[in-house]
Amino acid sequence: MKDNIKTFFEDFINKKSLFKDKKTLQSVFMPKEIIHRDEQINKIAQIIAPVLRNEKPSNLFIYGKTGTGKTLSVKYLLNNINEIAKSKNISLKSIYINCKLKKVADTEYRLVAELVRFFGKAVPPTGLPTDEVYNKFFSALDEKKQNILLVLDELDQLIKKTGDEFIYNLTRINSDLKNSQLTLIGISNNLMFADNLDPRVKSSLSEEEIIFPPYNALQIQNILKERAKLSFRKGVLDEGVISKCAAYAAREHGDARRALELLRVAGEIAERNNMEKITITELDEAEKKIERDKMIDIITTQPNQFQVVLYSILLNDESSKKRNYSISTGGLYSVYKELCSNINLRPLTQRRVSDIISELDMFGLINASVKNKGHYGRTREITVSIPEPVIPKIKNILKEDLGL
DNA sequence: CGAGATTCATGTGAAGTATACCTTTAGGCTTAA
DNA sequence: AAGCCTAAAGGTATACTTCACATGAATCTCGTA
Repeated sequence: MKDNIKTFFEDFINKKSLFKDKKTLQSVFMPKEIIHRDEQINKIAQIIAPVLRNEKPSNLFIYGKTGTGKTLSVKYLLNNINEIAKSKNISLKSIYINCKLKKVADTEYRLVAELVRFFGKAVPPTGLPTDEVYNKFFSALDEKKQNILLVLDELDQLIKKTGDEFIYNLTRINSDLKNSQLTLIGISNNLMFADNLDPRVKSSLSEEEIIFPPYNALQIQNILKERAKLSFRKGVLDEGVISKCAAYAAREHGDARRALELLRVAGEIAERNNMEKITITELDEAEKKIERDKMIDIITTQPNQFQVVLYSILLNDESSKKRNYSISTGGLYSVYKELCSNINLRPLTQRRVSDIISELDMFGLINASVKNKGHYGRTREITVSIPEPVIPKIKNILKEDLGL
């Protein structure tokens, strides 16, 4: 046994990897050039360029579905403009914050707290008045003369949760600042999202708007080819892998991030199986694995109560499929309560469970839509959107996590 | 037979509560002059 | 007298509960043909 392991490690070192540089396929990787996004990048560059002359640029709002290069393009521009500013000694600070990160920036307080931390000052996780945190941010900003570019990624998520007032607060800050100027760049996945905004907020936030259209299959192919050149050794990609990969992604509204991930995971699978080449088979396998890993990741990071609710749904789902009726909130709640008493957990109220169901819906784990069923009242009809083959595994994970 | 009233089971908004955490303040103790 | 520590007081954000009202199609009611 011992020797086995030893030889395994030795082989591992000697084995030639399929990858030349795996980093280049990861989503944080910043390529030297971004292809098929010249138009958008130029537009954004024109809009934010005035900071270099110490003028206040217009606030900017960027729309586009996931994997259309929004985040990448903005980060790319920030990097470049920072470099220029540094070399010409212009005081410019750019902040990038993803509003979706739980426990980091998913409420107004936490967002502003995070901003203050960016300036190197500590803020407690709770306890301070929100106004106070604004003041801290304000004084940190105005400490010296500087221009700030504030990028809020996935802004729609935060606004959906906490309302749009904080945007107004942030845009208004400018009129009180003496030394500095704050420019907001909002990024949203949801095209319709600005329609529900307070008109004041809308007009101040989207002084300029830019839309990132989805990539088509051909463009994704080009992107994949570029990256594949960097990441894989020559000749390890089987004929047709890239075009199949692009086709997959194009089917999903041209999500390039997903395509790259698919390619990377396919490579990892091939490597683990000691293969010389990556073929379409690995690609198919990769698609399943990604889906599964993503779900498992979401589920394991959820709080306990969420897991119990989800487990109840899965239990209900089983019997509902047999008998062909859909899951209702009431039925779900009784199962949930029983489950809670089994594992010695204080059950939450139905009101709260209802909210949790909505949140699980937002994660895409389940599908819950409100249905009025006449005399049979009103309820959510819940269906599970976890792919069939993954469900047993997820059940086991939940069982273990909950100590069942 | 059909228009309007009723009903059901839960959605949903608003306000209240518990908890965990923060700052400020006041009192008590120590220290140094 | 000044400095330091501690505990109590007073305040906040967040997750959750409580209360109360909103929903809207199936079903019922009752007047009419």
